[in-house]
Amino acid sequence: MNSGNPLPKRQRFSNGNGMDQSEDLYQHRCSLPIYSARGKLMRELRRNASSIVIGETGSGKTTQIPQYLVEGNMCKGGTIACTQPRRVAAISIATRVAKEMNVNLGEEVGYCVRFDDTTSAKTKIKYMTDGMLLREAILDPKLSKYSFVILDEAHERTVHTDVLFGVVKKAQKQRSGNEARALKVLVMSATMDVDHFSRYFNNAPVLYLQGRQHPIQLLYSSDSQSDYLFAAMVAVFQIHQKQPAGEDMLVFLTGQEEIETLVRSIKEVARDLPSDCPGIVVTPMYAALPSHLQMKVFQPTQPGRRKIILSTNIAETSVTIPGIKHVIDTGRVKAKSYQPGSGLDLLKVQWISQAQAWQRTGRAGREDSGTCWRLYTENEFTRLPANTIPEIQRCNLASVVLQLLALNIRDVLTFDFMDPPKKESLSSALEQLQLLGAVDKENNQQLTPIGRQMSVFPLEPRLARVILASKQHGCLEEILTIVSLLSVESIQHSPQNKREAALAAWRKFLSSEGDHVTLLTIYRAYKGVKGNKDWCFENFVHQRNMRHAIEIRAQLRDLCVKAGLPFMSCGQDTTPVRKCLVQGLFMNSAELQRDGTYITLDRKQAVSIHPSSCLFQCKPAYLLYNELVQTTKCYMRNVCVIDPQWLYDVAPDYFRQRVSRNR
DNA sequence: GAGCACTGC
Repeated sequence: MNSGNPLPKRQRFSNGNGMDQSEDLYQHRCSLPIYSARGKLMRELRRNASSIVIGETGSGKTTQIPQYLVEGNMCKGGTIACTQPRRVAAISIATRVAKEMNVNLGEEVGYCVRFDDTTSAKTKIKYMTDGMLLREAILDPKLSKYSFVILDEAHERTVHTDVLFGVVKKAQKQRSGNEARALKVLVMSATMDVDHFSRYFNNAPVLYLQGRQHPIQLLYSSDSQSDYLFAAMVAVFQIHQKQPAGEDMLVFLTGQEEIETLVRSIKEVARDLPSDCPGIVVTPMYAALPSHLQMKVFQPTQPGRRKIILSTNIAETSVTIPGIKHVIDTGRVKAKSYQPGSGLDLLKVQWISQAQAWQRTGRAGREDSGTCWRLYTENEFTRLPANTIPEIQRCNLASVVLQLLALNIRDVLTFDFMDPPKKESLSSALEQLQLLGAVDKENNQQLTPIGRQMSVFPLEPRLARVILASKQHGCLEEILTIVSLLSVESIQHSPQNKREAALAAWRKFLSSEGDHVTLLTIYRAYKGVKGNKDWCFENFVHQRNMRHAIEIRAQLRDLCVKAGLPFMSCGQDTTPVRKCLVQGLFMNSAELQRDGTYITLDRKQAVSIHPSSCLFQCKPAYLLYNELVQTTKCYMRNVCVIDPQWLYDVAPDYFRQRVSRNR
């Protein structure tokens, strides 16, 4: 089968303990499914400017292809970039490949993710997040240091990967005149919808790689289920009573609350099971779960017991749990949808796509054969959409458009997207950028000096604008803190059963000026005790998220130094801080009505203060909010008290007709 | 008057 030359062996054999790891690693590399296709693969990659590789899980494509390219001397002095949607993937794959190549991480092989860059001048293979390569492209749109760009996990269609498709295609075209400087592109995906990828990349050839997946028995529900939670519960116990102990189960559900409820119910029912039934260990799994509790899903179960994992879609791609024998798929997912018309974010439970269903099914056959129980009928399955709608078609595009303009891609409305978002989405993004002063009023395709400065920050444009505003208000220190805290998940931790205690503990931090100032107060208190762990526990402050925010703050601080922004503090007077917020968020303002309700100033939408806000029971006349979320009502999240005059000051034209005069 | 899928720069 393999018509290529054998893999070159590495020469260093001893690791100092007298153990020889490299021979084992060499054997492992030769045993991967991709090894037999190596010769053909290399010929195709040599011949074509762009190629598509479809590889099933376990084919070894991500670890091996970059090594083959180096061994085949195909990078011509340039670097190979291999992008991943997730940080952990980039880090762990780079670590693995460095071992296989018997080099130190950061030498020939390295990774580059936010806050952590291990690459050096020697690096030939660089694993990185897709967002990181996109950032690099803003500084160098031709991606000149790379001879090869591999876009891995392309089927996930993250916003970053989707923008990179177009960026890489353009760079390739610009560099095509010069053979020595040519850019090769490889798109790697697990999807079967390959024609779409191929057509986009000028009919690039498609190469198929076999994987190592075990057979999975597929079972559908015979009747449509009206209550998928109840159906999941029934399925769990049916399987539990019929299948041998030790065969672990993975149940896909939609959210934290649902998972915690079912964990309790399963435990209750399990108490009344006959004594000859195997014991049950129920484990929840979702992103917001503290990491030490997440680790529980990886602990092996005692003999004679069965582990049942109840998970969100985090177990679809981000977390791989070993030893799963049975997958129970409710066919539902909680997903955010964005309506460009109303600017509203909607988080709702919806049906999954067929591609997602297959991804879930695959989780049952990683190590051995398995079973997938679909809690919906075969007919229902065939009616599901084949693929998940790419994220770029269902998110706010303000950041994307700002990035494209920073890449000197002028006409964003005709940018070569693989699946273009709605014109309406793109133009409402441009409109927002215009309101922020990031693009020229007459010529929307021209970035202003402010817009150029904004594009440097890894933030949504509104928050980048808030940072720049601090220059004239002299409060960069406070603004950096607030923006960083707004960029992470809540630093306030409220466990279900201790909500009262948490509220009592936070009382001392509360500000009558709103959530932003409250966040600032908590941060200052945290710094005051130097991040003391016990203090965090007593005050219900989420330490992991706080540390993350501090990391972000440091990065933003560096960028501010480079941008020449003056570092100043406004001390105890928070007026300058709130004026900065108005500069970036003035289009998110609401006015109190005579009847005690709020309406937004831009679309006259009825809104309420979110229950998590420190102003929940207050009625300030004018408010600024960070975002609107639609649940049982339309809620403003993270609100700040403002003076309406400030709105006029920053955007007189915008507000002239908007604030009602009959208050 | 009550709530939070998942990534990433």
